[in-house]
Amino acid sequence: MSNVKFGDYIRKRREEIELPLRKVAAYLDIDTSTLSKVERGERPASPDYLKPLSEILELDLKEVQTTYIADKISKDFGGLEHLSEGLKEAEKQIKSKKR
Amino acid sequence: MSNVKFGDYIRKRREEIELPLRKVAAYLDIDTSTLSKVERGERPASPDYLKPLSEILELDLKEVQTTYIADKISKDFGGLEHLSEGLKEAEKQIKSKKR
DNA sequence: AATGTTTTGGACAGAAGTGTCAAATTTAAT
DNA sequence: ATTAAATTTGACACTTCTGTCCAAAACATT
Repeated sequence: MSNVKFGDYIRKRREEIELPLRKVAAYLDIDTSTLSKVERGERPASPDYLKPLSEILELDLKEVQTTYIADKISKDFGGLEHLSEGLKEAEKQIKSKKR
Repeated sequence: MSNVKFGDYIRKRREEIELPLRKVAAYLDIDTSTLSKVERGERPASPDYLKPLSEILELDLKEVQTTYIADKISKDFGGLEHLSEGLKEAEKQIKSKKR
């Protein structure tokens, strides 16, 4: 079962490669405290963090973004009934926009 | 049939059945001004509006929600590169959660 | 146990979001 | 052309969000 929380995802990886919050936060140009909160899900991650996170944690950017989006959507739209259909529709629109 | 702005969608319908903002707003228990802004996309719709909107505008709730979600997602995540994949992943998670 | 390092907690400030009110504008009807 | 109704605009208050600062707590090392 997936449903990986974004915070858990980056914390796990950060510990894996043994970087302190301090280092990662500095790289993202934010306070240690902020990153700590993001990792524990106390605050949401800003999209601005994604690219630098993927770099310093040596993660695929696409995977980072995917995890971020999935997590945020389930938070933002969790309560809605016809979410699945809404997402499919959104996908369509995005694809058609791309061209 | 895609990329419908939520505001346009409900305004079109409201005019179709010839209800003034005043009536609809009253039914939603919000100010006329607020609804006007929502219709013109100046402000986002609150999820609380969806149900009553579907009722007074005689629209399928599912369609209303779908349009709302699609619009909101393109606003919220418009800039992200791997959005399509993220949405697919989110869908998976939601489906698995449902059971 | 003492020191140093990492992590967390909470108060705070500034920004952004949400809706209201009242006045101004636009549109429709007489 | 007046009047009335509908709609839009902008200022305002209130709340929520976002990140910082710095002190406290937890953890590790010697």
